[in-house]
Amino acid sequence: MFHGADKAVEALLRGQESANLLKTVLEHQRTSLVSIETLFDTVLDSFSFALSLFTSSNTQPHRDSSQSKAASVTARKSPKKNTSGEEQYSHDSPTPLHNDGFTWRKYGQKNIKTSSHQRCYYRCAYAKDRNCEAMKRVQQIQDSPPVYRTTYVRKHICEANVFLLPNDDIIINGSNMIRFDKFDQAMPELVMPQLAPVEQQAITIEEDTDQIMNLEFDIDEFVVDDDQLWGYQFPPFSPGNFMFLDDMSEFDYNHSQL
DNA sequence: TGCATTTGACCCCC
DNA sequence: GGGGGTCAAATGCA
Repeated sequence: MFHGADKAVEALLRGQESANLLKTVLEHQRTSLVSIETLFDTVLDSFSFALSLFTSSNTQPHRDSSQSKAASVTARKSPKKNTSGEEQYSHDSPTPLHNDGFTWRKYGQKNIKTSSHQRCYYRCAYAKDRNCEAMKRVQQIQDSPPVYRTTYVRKHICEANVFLLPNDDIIINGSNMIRFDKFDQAMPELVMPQLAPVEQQAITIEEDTDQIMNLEFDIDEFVVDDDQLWGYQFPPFSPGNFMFLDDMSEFDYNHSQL
């Protein structure tokens, strides 16, 4: 098992969860505030992310290939404001990652010399309100099949401002960030109606896959906004604090030498 | 009318 | 000077 396999499994489990929900919605011909398209995207994103874990150097989460080659390249990728090697995390998927659990505001779009596709620039919608510096760039990097590269820059602190819980080891502007696994515990069941800790899910699925596949629940329990749901249930690369850059760097650098 | 997006101009680094 | 990133006024939309 390569390092990061547990992350891939978690992503796949979440994809399976979304697929099950999608199945229920379709079977019962019922409407939900969680749109079918959203569920579809989540399934695709889950699989894409899991695949990226398996395919990118076997041991590393997907990073910009040029970034992993040399430190000097990393510095060049952050030409402004931060020349101290600000880290980024890229994720390729067949569809743009719209439902990554955060609310973004587009602030720019540019033609890129080396690409026929435009690059879109987004920053956290709460950039001003909550002083959140998180940004992302989205660019189509391949035509057929279409591949979209989403590059996340800096960390979200907006969610931490909202959901900061007593005894949580969240350090704003520090290495630690929101831990979505703690969100699972903190969120009311209305928001997390059927989401068990990933470890439990894995055990349950191993023991009784049929039971999981035949799970039935009332779709009305999902009376939450898309943003709410996806923010809690499927943040980008949400297992634990996986998406956050300090942890990613640890993940990347420590194990690329193994 | 307020908010989000678009887009041209400007800034900064290489 | 070129290219990528950001700013901010203009525009669109609900």
